[in-house]
Amino acid sequence: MTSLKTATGAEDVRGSILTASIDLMNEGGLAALSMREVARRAGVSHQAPYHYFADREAILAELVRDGFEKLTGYLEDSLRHVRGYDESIGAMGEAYVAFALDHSAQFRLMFRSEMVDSTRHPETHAAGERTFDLCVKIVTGAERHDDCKDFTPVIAAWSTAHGLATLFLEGKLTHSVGDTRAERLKAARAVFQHYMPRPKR
Amino acid sequence: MTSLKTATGAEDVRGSILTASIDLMNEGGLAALSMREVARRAGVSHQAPYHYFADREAILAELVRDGFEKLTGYLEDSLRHVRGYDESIGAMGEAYVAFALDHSAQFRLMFRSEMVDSTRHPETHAAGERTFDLCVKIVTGAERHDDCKDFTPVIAAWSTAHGLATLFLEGKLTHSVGDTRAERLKAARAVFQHYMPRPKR
DNA sequence: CATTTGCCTTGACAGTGTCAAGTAACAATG
DNA sequence: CATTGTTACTTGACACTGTCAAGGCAAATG
Repeated sequence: MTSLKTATGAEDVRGSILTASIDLMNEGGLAALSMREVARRAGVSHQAPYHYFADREAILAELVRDGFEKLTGYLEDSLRHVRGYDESIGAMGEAYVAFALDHSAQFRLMFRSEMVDSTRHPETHAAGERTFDLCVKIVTGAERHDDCKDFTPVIAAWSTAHGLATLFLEGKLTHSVGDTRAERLKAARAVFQHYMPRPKR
Repeated sequence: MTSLKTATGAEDVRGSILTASIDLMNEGGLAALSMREVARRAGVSHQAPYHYFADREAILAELVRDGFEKLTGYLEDSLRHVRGYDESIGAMGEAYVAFALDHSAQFRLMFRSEMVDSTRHPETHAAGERTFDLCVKIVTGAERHDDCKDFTPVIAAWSTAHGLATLFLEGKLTHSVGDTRAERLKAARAVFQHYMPRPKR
């Protein structure tokens, strides 16, 4: 179920490296995520991670992949008790923001292409594609993004959700909203209710 | 006119430190922006910057301030040859994205609160406030953000523009848009034309 | 003339990511 | 059984980073 395999035996060290990475990220943000501190946490030497990962970026790519899978989970869950287009879009926007608030460091990492170039990490890239496909499906009804003709409504919805999430995390909306999770999700819902992207017919 | 004072004489070193910082940022992104490389570029010792700035963050804060002033300039210019609410919103969105594309590293820096905590740098914070006030004015007509009752339309417009800019920069819209400046600005305009935030009356 | 101040330099320290080499355990092969 | 190779690490070193500490040196000030 969990997306980061923490198998026993041979994969033990690899698993503890990844869990240590996530813990560090959650505790002290991206700045706290150093290879050597990860190794210390995992109880191995500072070079052990390089046996499983080519470099720092490879570890980060794994965290990004995990992040996209979590995000997809958030989006899918939000659609479970929802009917109709308007409710779906609203739920999706709220779920996107909720994920960003709940996993802020990981969310930031997912959208820092200078740190992780997804095209160089196929599985990470694929996880991102799956999330994107889900968004396309919710907004336009197309099953895959290849079947979608006009991306404008998808871009509009995604941009709004992403901008909202980012501005919350970076503390740029403190005038207008307040900083509790509940207030922020309420504001997100309000935005999506008023400015619902809708595919042109 | 330029917002980074590069005065002569005593302020010479301070000025060259800042211009070196901007150059490095534009050439190699935020990763290339190290204190020591900046000092090397400015032709001074690695500790000289500390005479003018408390720490690395203080230099970055200055770059953020400069960025917000540039952004305000972009927004103001875009309003110059525009009439009516719809055109203003569209122009603002396009200008916001244009700024992000033209000064990508600086734009990223402006929205990395972990790197620069604006509240600890009054002038930087004030510059950000001025940009925000301009957005509020365009969207709601209120002169300052204190006079604004419902921020929802402002948040919606800003989030959309910011999300769009961010997703472009991080290469997440390559399926849908293409990577030239012209294509991206066209897409931005399309989004804003279709999903125009409009204050509720 | 003596002292302070402004402006900058050199030196050092702990931390980083990563290349290079070494080591101990174990499997495969002659 | 002896040898070889592979796996899973460890230890050591290097260049680089931001920043603290101390010093130098010219101009201004008393």
